[in-house]
Amino acid sequence: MTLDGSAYHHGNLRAALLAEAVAMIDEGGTSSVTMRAIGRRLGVSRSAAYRHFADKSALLVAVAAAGFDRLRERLEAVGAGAPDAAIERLPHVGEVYVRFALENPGHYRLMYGKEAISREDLPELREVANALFDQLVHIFQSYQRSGTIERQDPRLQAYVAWGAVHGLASLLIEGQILTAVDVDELIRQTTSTLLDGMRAGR
Amino acid sequence: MTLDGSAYHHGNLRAALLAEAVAMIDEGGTSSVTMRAIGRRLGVSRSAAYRHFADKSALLVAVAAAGFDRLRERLEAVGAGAPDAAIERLPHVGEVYVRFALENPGHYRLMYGKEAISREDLPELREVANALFDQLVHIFQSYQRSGTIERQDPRLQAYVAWGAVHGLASLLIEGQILTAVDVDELIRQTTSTLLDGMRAGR
DNA sequence: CTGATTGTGTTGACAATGTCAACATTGCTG
DNA sequence: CAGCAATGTTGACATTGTCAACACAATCAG
Repeated sequence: MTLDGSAYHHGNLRAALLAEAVAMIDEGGTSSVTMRAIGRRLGVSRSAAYRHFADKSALLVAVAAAGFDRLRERLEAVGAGAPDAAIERLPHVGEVYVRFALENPGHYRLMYGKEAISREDLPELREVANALFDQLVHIFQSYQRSGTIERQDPRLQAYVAWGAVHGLASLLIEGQILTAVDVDELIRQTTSTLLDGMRAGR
Repeated sequence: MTLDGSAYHHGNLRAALLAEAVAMIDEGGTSSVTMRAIGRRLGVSRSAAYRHFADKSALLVAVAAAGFDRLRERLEAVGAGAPDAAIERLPHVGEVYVRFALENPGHYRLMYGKEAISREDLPELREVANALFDQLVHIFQSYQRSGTIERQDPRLQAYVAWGAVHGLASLLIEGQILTAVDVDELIRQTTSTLLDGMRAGR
């Protein structure tokens, strides 16, 4: 019974908890994730999770961190073959970013929402988020090297772009953008405004 | 005893609940707002609030709506005397917007976080949020009329700007922006990038 | 192989919370 | 003043996060 699928003793419970939490978030939002419900769904008792996470908040932090990691992987895949300084790089990244948020609204909300978490484990979260940020910085550094955009602290540019894309994703998720507007056009408009606004030569 | 300060019978409880909820959010975040705690603080029983709000969610919706209203008032005050098309209009609005978020992080989070709310009363919320959005649209219409920026659907431009400013505020509040960066410079960078990106004549 | 130790899951219990129903009280209105 | 509607209170209940005590599995010392 050691490696049996239903017996979590030793091994796979931690991973199963994370996966199940993500599934529940997609289905009913973070508020539907309950220590007892997640145990029920995994055929495990209510407090089994406490052997793997200090408390509910710690579990959610881990889920949020996994989300940042998944998002980073997708963004990395965007520029796989293309050169770093390709002008379409930013628009593509922006689109993948917003798409991720729209496809996983609950997960995305959790990633950025301190309310459900509020912990000191935030360092862990910040680390994965920073990895994502570094990707953006690299893009702007490449743009600068190729002379596409103004030379300036690339971190500033990256923050501005991150904010713009994250804000757009957030507004879309929360249903603030309703007036018949094409999402793809909105994304394109955002990234092209950013690029034009940073263009070299004023 | 009709207008007595401690006796809420008839009159001021609803307003007092809203004010106290805002205070509690500022002190300990939305999660610290509890039906029982708010009653305790107002010297009223735990379920007194149910005579004024259908449930806790409805109370939070009202608080969030009040937040949008307060923010809108502040933004209106920005351009009080100045002409609509003044170039400094957008930077000023951006600064006031982000400052509001930084000064009332809990309240701001609630305004945009569906997780703590999740209701069908969202129409009420969307209405006040739309009022705020309309202000932005007006600014861009003025810019277009004065020839400062490219002629285009001003709602698109407003959405892009709203997203950028909201995203920046959100990142700041959630502690995602840490590398020694001056907040004021970040705001200026954001608004000037937006304006330059929309400038007429490419 | 046996026994101990550590890791993992379970059960019982408790306090806090949102909410409802039944009740009490206030204030207005005819 | 009588009655009625609005407002506030108390009792009760189910749900939740969490902890302590317990049970069992796996691994390791001898």
